[in-house]
Amino acid sequence: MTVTLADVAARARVSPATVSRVLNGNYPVATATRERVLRAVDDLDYVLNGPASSLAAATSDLVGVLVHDLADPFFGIMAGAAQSEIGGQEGTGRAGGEKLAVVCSTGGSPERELTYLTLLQRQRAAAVVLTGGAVEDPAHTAAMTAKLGRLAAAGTRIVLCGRPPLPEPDQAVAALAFDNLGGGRRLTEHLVALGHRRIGYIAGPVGRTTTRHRMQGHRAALAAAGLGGGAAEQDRLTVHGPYDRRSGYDAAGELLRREPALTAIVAANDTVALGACAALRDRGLRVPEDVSVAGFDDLPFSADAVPALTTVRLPLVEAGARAGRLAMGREAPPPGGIATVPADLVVRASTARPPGGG
Amino acid sequence: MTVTLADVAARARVSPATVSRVLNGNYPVATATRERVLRAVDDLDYVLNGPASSLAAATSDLVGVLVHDLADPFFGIMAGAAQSEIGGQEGTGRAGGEKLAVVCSTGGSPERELTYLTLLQRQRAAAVVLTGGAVEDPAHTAAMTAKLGRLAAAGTRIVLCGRPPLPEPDQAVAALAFDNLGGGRRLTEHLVALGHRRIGYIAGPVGRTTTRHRMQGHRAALAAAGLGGGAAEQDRLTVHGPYDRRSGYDAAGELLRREPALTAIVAANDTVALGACAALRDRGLRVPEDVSVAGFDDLPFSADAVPALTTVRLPLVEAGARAGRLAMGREAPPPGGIATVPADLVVRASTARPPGGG
DNA sequence: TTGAAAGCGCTACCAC
DNA sequence: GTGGTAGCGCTTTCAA
Repeated sequence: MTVTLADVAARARVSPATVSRVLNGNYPVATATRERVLRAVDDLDYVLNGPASSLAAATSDLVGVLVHDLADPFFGIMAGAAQSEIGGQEGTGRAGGEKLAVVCSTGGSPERELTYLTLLQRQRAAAVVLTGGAVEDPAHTAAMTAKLGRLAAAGTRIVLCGRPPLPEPDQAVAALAFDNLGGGRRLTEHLVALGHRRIGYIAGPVGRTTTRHRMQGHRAALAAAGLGGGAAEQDRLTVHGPYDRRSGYDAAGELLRREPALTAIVAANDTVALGACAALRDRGLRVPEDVSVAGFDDLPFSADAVPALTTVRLPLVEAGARAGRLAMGREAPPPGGIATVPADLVVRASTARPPGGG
Repeated sequence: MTVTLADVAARARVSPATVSRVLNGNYPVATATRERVLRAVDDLDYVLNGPASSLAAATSDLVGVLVHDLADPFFGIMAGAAQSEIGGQEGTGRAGGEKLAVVCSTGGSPERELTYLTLLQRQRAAAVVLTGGAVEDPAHTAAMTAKLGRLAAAGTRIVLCGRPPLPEPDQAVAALAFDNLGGGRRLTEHLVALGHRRIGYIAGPVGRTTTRHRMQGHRAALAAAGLGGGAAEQDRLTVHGPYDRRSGYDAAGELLRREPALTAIVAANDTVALGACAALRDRGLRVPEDVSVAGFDDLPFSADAVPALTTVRLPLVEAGARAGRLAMGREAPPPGGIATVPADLVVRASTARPPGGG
């Protein structure tokens, strides 16, 4: 039925071993022989059997890319960049060393994260890229560390992208950590410098590194300006929620209820910021004249949606691409296996001063 | 080194065959035996070898999902919905029948589309979902038809999502086609009904079904209103470009240059519409008071970015999920293998009348 | 209900 | 440079 490597060998009048060598291009093969084999491949329309190949070679050409949410452009952009490094190799075009990137959406669920890792382990994946913040639960962290250790031991390359290094840094794991803390700090410093004193904070979901680091940066900036105000006050001006528009909308309403004299809102990311802006508009408040809004991530549509939005730019494409290259072993790991990706402030309007003057 | 099924069998004091049966749950196994096997699996931390399994069974648990651009939320949303149907099965948790969705970003390149299909064919994928418009090149269409035919013959399920059926409809291929023509027609009918007479059109990339169908709808509406104006005039008010923001920005500028008295612009999709709006703003024109803008796809951020945007809603989540179920064989194919997904008009502001009154 | 054993198609080692 | 061939780890008849 299906054409096998043996069929190709027969037609080319060579041994299966030679066909394999031609296809993999690992060993020297006489030019004439190679051409005969390639012609036979074309004639028979032969397609390599991946599973058989992976079984024999004890490794597959699959590379897993885990994201929290495919529908979120934050992840789409990173995953797309990683994938084009992984799969964009234009090999021989036939059966060359193309890798297949497997993008898996965990929905932010720890269980599914582990499930996908098991699935990838089962497939003997060549590498795994984990994007986005990590869940900060001791049990889950332990499970992840163990699982990643086993993957690494089996020869799978591990790359963390936009996620801090493992608690026990592993030589086999490369980490590209985003400077979420620094970005959060600079964002709030900027608002404080403009004269804002009552700033609400819409945080991401609890128990995530990203959420915690951005919030730490925010609070550090407040503290440095003498605006800390104690734990109770900080919590009063903080609302947690998922990284979506609706969460931002609801949270902004809640913040205004708790503190009607708010002059600025910092959101966990741009999508949340958009929702917050909508909530403000619906209450007849203008952005940024009445209330300034700041976001995070600088997604492509942010500037259109909120021209005055102040935000933080994370180099998603660059980071994703670098993660892809690390996964392919095509770039040297950073010193110590850890690199920090900068998070730069993007100021879109100088008008974002508090209503009373600043 | 690595734990194999034989190791599990030895520890559970059964044959490898029995372990296999327990893991796959296809054959009856005595409860006591099953439990012994499962305990051994846990004790040894056994993970099934996917390639070996796929080789022996002649099918893998991979499902390919092809998209044009992962960074585009249009595809992210569809792919995410498909993936959660495909991989969200919560099997035994151990080695159950979980499928692994492989999201592949082709960048809109016909070659990469074929390359990915070959890669998936090589992996003996259980199913393939093709999303987004098809490239309308006879050679490519023929190549695709042949390739899909071979995949189908090898037992791979094929699902088209947001793409018209193949020229020679194949029983083995299920198609969920978007009503791009109808959506485009209704959009322009709406503008015409408001009194617009000089309407610019920013089309998608040439040679794509989506581009052509949306444009056909637009032109049909113009013709029905007696505003057709001849081929030359239609071409004068049409500019093609990729589905991104920059393209919309540039195209809007070009359209205004060609026809300064434009009162409305219809864009190929919302992202393009956003760019067009930015271009209008930069020229001191207000949307929609001076120029109305219409988009397509109704992405989540569209309303925030352009509150007055008139657009067309495609049920991306529903379509993606349905495609996922079709790929899993968990939903009966539509009659004739073809279903049309509706495209509904979304009107966000009734103020979008032409400046002169209408 | 369980075991024995024959492959699945390919790779890589060892000869020549 | 090329051929022979022994597995890789699993599934699946066929018997028991």
